[in-house]
Order: sequence, then structure tokens, then C-alpha cells
Amino acid sequence: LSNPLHPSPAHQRLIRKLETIADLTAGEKQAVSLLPLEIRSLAADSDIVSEGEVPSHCCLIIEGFACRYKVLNEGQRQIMSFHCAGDIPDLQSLHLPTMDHSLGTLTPVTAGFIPHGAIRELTRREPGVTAALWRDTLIDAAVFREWLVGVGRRSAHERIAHLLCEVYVKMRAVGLAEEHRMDLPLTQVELGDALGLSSVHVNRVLQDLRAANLISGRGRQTVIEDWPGLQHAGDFDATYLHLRKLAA
Amino acid sequence: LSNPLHPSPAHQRLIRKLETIADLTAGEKQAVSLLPLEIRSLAADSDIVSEGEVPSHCCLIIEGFACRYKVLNEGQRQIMSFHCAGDIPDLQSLHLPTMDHSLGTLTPVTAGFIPHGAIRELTRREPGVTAALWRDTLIDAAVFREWLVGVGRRSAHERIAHLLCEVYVKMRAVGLAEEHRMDLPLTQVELGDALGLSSVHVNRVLQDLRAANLISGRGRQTVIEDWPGLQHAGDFDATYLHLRKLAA
DNA sequence: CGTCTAATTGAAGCATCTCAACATGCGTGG
DNA sequence: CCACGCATGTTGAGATGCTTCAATTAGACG
Repeated sequence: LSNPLHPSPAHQRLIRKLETIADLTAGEKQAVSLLPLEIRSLAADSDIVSEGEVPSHCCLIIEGFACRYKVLNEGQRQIMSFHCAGDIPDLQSLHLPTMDHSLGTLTPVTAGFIPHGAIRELTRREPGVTAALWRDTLIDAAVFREWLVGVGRRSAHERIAHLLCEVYVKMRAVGLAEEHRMDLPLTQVELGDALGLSSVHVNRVLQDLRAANLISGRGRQTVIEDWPGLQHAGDFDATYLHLRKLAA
Repeated sequence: LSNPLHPSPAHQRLIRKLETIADLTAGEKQAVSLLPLEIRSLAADSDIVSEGEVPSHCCLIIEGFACRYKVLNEGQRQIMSFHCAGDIPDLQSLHLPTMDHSLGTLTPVTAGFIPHGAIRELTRREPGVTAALWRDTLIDAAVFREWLVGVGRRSAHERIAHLLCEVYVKMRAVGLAEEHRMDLPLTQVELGDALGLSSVHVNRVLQDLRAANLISGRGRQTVIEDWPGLQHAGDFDATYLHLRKLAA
């Protein structure tokens, strides 16, 4: 347990994230900062929870990147969401006991595991926190819908530009990105698995976006050279992220 | 308001749906059956709520079919979910005030509009109902994820077979389908818009599925001739629907 | 420095799209 | 009850965005 007057960095991350999507009272924030966390370090490319499991904890990402994914019988992978510090990607396990997908790390991750019981207790006492957590899962769903629109109806160029916009806005909201600059630890294979594209095609499209002067930077460091242009290229409108205030 | 001892057919539909995903006590069911409903009839192909609006009610489908969708700037449409009697497709508006997508009818629909205030009141008093509703929105999200996997990584044949399996299992669960037979009021254009395919291709694939003796029946009446075969063709596993008991 | 992962490039193939015509069926009004 | 009209389904042919395979280069790290 942590001291509510001086929340641990992990709790601060969680509170900061929740504040991007909901308006919490001081009492609610304090209640959140009392959540028990069992902190653990995880290697890159390892599963946090696997499809079929029935977890007894939720996982708060404290540092690093994770993703939710499914693997099909032919070995193809579909990544369904990316998650960074402050996210609780398996919050749904509170009400959907058995995992219908896997949660894995993309980088080394430090995570805080919160017993389901503690969250249930919290929701029993704090309706405002319940609403915020429910809202968080609803925003997840909104992002799934937007990705669905992308893979269903958008071109590869639009999809990639859109994803870059989304990740940037989300990271900026929780203070993980500087202005028009972010550390994006995604390989082109991972981008392809998220967007329903081959890594070869992702590569070529990224080159196009760089050639069009929309983005620059190789590898993890990504610079957005033309923010309006990138949004336009990706047909991006941040409404679906339902943030309380948007990054410029 | 309705008599809790004799819930209206509309309330019965809702309760029946909730019972497919959660275990409700008699008291909880009674509380649900006291929800005020403003019943209205809607024409086919009309919007119930449109993207950008800030609804003050949630919409319970009592009869007919509806879908959630987005329209892109080039006029392309992506359908993100189908809904039948018992569903509350815009339940998320309770915590995400502005609609990031539209909800429209596919057939003539009779719908019951429930004031947000009444649902909020209900959730304040009945934690079990809150959990059931939250769970419902989480299952929605699980279905979005599965569709995402479909459009991202599955072939047209798999996608169509998968969708038929999903709709059948959901309709069977709430008593809207007979064994291996259902009334599916979807045009091939609508199927295409849901699956990220052209209607031309949907047509050809449906012919293949009929030729392979997996399904039969023209137009709305759809018969599943080979249920194991169809599930196999669609790589279908109902786990993600998180139903309390599955249809055979 | 060698090793391993990730990024890049080229070439050939194909699943699906687009366009455009035609068929079918069904509701409606004459 | 028939004839028209419109939505839906069906078919063919040509175009294409993306994939696959396979090889090469670049970059990071001990």
C-alpha cells in the first residue's frame, strides 16, 4: 500500500491517465492511490496474460509498451491495441473472466498487478471511479471501432498515418511525448500486424510518408514534420478518443 | 412505467438479453423492468442517433435490426456491429456523451428510449445491474476485436462464414432463431460494408458457401446446412461472445 | 568486429475491386 | 390482376493494391 498523500510514481501514472478521460475528485484520486500494486518487471516480447487464462489481477503498465493481440491458426497475428504507461489493458477481465485474447509486451515493461478484489472494492465505494474505469473500457471500444474502420475501408497510407496520429495524441495526453516528437518502439512487423498489412508494405508506405515530408526520424524516434498534413493524410479526427482536452 | 410482476414485452426482451450474459437476481430483474421506456417506431434505413450528437436517452431495440456505422469522406461506409431485439447499442452514450459513430436501422424498428437519468439511477441502486451493463459493453468491445481480426487477417470466405456463425449464435441465445435457421435481413451491400468487402465479392463468396453445402436459402431466410463445417470455414470460436450458455 | 534483428529493395502473383451490364423479385398503382 | 419500377442479386472482364518470396543492406550491441 502507498501513502495517499505521496502516491507512488506508479499510482501517479494511473491517476494521470484517468484524469485525461475523467474528472476525479481529490477523494477519488486518494482512493485510487491506495490500490495495492504488486510490481514486476517483464522482458520484451513476453505474454502478460494469454488467451484462455482466467486472471485474478489487472495489469497496470508503469513503463514500456504492451499490446493486445490474437494469433490465428495459420500463425498470422492481429494486434488490436497498443498500450503505454498508465493504461490497464486487461481491465475487462474484471467482468469478462476468461481472456479472449492475449496481452503481451513490446518492450521491457514494468507492470503493477492489482487484485480484482481490490478494484471491486474500490468500485463499491467510489461510483466516480467506477464511472471513470467504465469510461476507460468504453474508450477502448471506441478505438477498436476506429481501427475496424481503418482496416475495413482505409488505404494502407491512410491507416498508417491514422495510427501515427492516434498514438501521438494518446502519448501526448499522458505526457509521454514532446511536441510533434515521440519515442515509438514499434517495428514495421508490429505495425503491419496492427494494421492488417505486410511489413514489406508498411516499409514502402512509411517511405512515402517521409518523402511527402509528413514524418521523419528513423527507428523509434519519430518526428511529425507536418501535423495538419499527417492528420489529413490519415483522415484523423480525435473525437473518438474522448479525451478531456486534446493536444495541439 | 410497467408493472414489475408483469413486465412489458419490451422489458422482457431486455431482461432475456441480459440473462444471456449475466446472472440477475429477481430483485435486479424487477428493477430493470421498472425502467421507463418511450416506445417509438422507426422506418428502415433511418438514423436512430447520428455521429456528433449528444443523446439524452439510450435506445433499446424491441423489434427489427439496427447497426452502428461510420461514413468516410469518400462516401464509403463501415458497419461496426449488428443489433437485434434486446440490445442497447448506444449504451456507451451513458459515459461517452458525444456519439463517435451513427446508429441506424436496417429494417423497420420498434425501439424503447430510456432516459440516461433512469439508467444512472438504476446503476446507483443495483450494483449487479451495473455489472451486467458494463459487461454488455465489454462484450461489445470483444466483438469489435473479433471483427478487427477478421478484416485484418481473414480471407473473405472466412469473414463471411464467421459473421454468419456469430449472428446465428447471438440470435439463438436470445430466442430469435430456430435451430440452424434464421431470418437475416441483411443485403449483400450491408454485409460488404460490415466485412470490408465489395457487394460483388460478397455475392460470389456466398455462392461458394452455398455450393459447398454450408448454407442455403435465398434472401432473408438463411439455413445453416452444415454447422460444424461453417464454424470451421469461419475459424469460429464463440468464446469471445462470453455467453452464459452456448447454442448447440 | 561479428552477430542478430530490423529495414529495405525487387519481382511476380493473386485476392479483391471497379465498372458495367443484365436478371430477378417484389410492392404498388392503374 | 397485370405492368411497371426500383431495389437487390448475379455475372463478366479488366485493373490494382497489396502480398509473398527472396535477397540485400543497415543498424545496434556485446
